[in-house]
Amino acid sequence: MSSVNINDLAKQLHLSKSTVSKALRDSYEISQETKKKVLELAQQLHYVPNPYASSLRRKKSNTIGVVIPEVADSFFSGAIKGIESVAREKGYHVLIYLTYENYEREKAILKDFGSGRVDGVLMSVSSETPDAGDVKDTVDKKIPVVFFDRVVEGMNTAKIITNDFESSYEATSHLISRGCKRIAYLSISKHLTIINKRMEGYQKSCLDHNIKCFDDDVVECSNDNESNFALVKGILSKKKRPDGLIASVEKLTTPVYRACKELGLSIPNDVKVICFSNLDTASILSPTLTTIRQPAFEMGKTAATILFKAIEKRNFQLKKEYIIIPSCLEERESTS
Amino acid sequence: MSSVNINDLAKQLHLSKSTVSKALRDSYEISQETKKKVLELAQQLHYVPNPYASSLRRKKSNTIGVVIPEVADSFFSGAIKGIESVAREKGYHVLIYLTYENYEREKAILKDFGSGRVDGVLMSVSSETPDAGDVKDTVDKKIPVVFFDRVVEGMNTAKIITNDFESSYEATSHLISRGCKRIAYLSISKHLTIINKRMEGYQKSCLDHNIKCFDDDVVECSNDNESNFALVKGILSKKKRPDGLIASVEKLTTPVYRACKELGLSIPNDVKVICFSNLDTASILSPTLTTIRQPAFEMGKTAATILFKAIEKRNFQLKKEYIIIPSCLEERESTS
DNA sequence: CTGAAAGCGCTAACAG
DNA sequence: CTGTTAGCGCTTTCAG
Repeated sequence: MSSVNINDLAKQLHLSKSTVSKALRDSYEISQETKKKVLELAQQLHYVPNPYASSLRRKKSNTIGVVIPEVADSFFSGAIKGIESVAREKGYHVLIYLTYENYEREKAILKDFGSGRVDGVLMSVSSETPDAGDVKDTVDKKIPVVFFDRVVEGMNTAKIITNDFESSYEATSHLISRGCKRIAYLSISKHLTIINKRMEGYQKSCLDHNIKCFDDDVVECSNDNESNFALVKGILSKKKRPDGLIASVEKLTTPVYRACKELGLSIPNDVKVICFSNLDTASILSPTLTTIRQPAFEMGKTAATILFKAIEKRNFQLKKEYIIIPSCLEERESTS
Repeated sequence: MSSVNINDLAKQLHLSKSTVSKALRDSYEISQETKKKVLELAQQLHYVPNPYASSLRRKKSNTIGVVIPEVADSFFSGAIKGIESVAREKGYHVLIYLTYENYEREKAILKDFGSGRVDGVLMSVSSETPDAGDVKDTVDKKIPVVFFDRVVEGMNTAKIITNDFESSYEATSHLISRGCKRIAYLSISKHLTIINKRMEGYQKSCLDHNIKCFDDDVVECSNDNESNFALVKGILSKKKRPDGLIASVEKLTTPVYRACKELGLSIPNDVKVICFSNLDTASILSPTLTTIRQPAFEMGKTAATILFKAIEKRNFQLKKEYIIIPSCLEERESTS
């Protein structure tokens, strides 16, 4: 812990704690002279105020919590960058929590936030999180929570999302326009509204274009690469195998490509593939991958900006609102 | 902030604060009965102790700081996972700070850590960080710092690294064994010891195999994708262009592939490429990419484990030591 | 413009 | 086994 504190400064300067405190915070009550002396000594002694003492007194932590399922995903890492950029600007600190899609962990983290550890929360829920329940309880409490990307429906707060339905509709239509007759949708959870929205977009587009969706064309993948690989292989080995594939999350890309390779299926000749992904390497895959790219950085940044609005205004109530930042379809060889 | 505090509990139970406090921490001094009552009420009222009050009193934050240049890099995201896994186990919280290779930011963050905000620091330095100076000052202070991957030489603390020299030597030898006669090394900073170690491994291997390294075969890339792209194109457009390329960091992969594509150069026929990278998609690139894969998760985990050892032992002294976790060469088409 | 005093919520020493 | 007391380092009235 810091060795030099405000008392040390006060003593050395023959001033009172409170004067020093005010000087450090550049209060109008303090003379220029005094301020200067205080600042100089503080610098000289490498004084840094104890944030926890200050938090305790002011009931403000200057810290936000970020709760996400995963970091090794270019959407989330992009969002973190967006969040961090505004947190830094505001002088806030960022606590990060990974849930690994585990609802119990998520609950534990949220419970801890009841302690005043953070002034606000940015959250993208796990795939196991039900729409109601504990999360709702926490959010309805005194601490502002803003959701981004993976939101929970029916919560009275702001949610930053992308146009999941529309972009998925567009992706599906794109596949169809390229000649696909049977398209499979690789889901990852029934709970996640974004994944369901994407699924609905897919289904609607199929319907609109008179393409049949069979029940087993929607496949729920897991969190494990190997079993997803096996799963995808299964789908592509069926008699009436799909000629189009929509992967609802980035991490499904590798299993899909590997499965095709192993089965000797050519992308895009045998199967066309499109993926919800922000991978920088999409453009150098073999073949290059058509993606729906989400505005990760912007979503993180927007979510943080709104959160800080709520934090800074006293008595600010986060309205139930949706902010939609559109994704964009980037066409490449995998659907050509 | 939390509304119910330890006083509320004490009053409702007709006990003293200290009894309640001890009961909550499961002290041997307290009777089972009392503990049970306390725990029950705490649960019922959703009591969560204020961490900052506790920190203030105990001079312990139960928080560590992680300072890294970047999240959107599979090495760092992997390392974060390793770090987070042990922090969670220890009941610690993780503050994350991104420096974006900016030394000034790094200094500011380190200075803030003088406040007692964190009990320890895990750090991978920016590419601008000089070997001596402010970082050294902070580290020599009272708070334990463990470096991982991007370390600073000559600091009296633990450093978790991978075998940069050897793996780079191996990579270079691999290229040579595949017939490369002229190999370029794409660097990213003269300051970073890991990058220099890798360079030395490259140079030594060239020397040992009687391959000439010209001065302009070592190319310092920047932090910007587009200018790196231009730079790589430049190298590959030279009269005597290299037939082998070693990219010292992951983010150089895309520029390299794009440059080859644009110049109509075939990987691996015209140029063989090997990259220090943890990209999951290496195996599905076009062509698949030979990589040197660093043990990101393990390095993060090890660094955190050592840090906690220092934090938990009173009178810790982190010895100056290097822990080396080897990388591994994963051979794929780009060098075939 | 400066200072004295109270207290944020918790823990730890010390009594009982 | 339980309670009293005294702070941790800071900010904030309120008085001068």
